[in-house]
Amino acid sequence: MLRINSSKCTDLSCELEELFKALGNVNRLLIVYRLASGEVEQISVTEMARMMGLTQPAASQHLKILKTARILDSTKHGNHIYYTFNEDALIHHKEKIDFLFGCLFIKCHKIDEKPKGNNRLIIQSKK
Amino acid sequence: MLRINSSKCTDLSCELEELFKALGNVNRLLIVYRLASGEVEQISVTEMARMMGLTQPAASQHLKILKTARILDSTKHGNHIYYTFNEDALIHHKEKIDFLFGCLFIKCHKIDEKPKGNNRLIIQSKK
DNA sequence: AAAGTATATAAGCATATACTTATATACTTA
DNA sequence: TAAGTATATAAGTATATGCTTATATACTTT
Repeated sequence: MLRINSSKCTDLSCELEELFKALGNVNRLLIVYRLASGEVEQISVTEMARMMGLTQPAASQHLKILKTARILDSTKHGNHIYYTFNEDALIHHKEKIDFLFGCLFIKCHKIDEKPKGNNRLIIQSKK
Repeated sequence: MLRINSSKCTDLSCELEELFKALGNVNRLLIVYRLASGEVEQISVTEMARMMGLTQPAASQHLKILKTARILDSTKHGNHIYYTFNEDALIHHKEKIDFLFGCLFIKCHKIDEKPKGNNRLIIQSKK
């Protein structure tokens, strides 16, 4: 089973890698949480930058990574770009994480919980 | 609220950061999954290196990161070190992830699911 | 005791990451 | 139209990451 072009990676391990990489930065975690905790459904780059105490390009960079990982999505209104959650994709992300931990817990015999869905991690060598 | 020394970081965002960083590498994901899928409860560094097609130092490095993140744990038998899952910590890790996604889904109004537990992400500026 | 095996770590190197300042582009307002 | 605002991106820089080869240390076997 060959590795597919990484920009169109279809195997679960690569999807999880991208997701965990995106969330593996405290500023991006805080961005996500603050958006979840705020009074608004969506937020612009400059508002997020100010809220986080980051420069505009830093905020833009982080938001782009979160969008690429399909944690966030964006809509354009005039010269404003608003970021909000990618609701459908987040459900899929959670399912993948649940599946992974399901596998781990079976091994630990701690929780008698079957992996959900029919996803399978594609096992392949990196080389 | 001050940032605590990062090696003794007690706030949730830093714990999640470390966890996601550890899993945000495809080789480490595969290490975890292969350990979960194998016939054995534990595996030595050289076995894992061979299984993954990595050099011994690379495997050791990855296993160390997974141990530090409390995904794996290790026991020493003679000159062998065996790695296996850190069962108790994994449950805690999953709870933290469930909490985070619970916060996100409330915002999305997709799933009427309360965040579990009384963990709260500590909101603070990085600077 | 010498040789063999397992492992963590050091050091080196290429690349990635996360920040900065600068700037081009798109849009809005005066 | 000119000026102002929002944003993504370029380029630069310091640091982190993930690999390599080399090696010291701990243990086992001969």
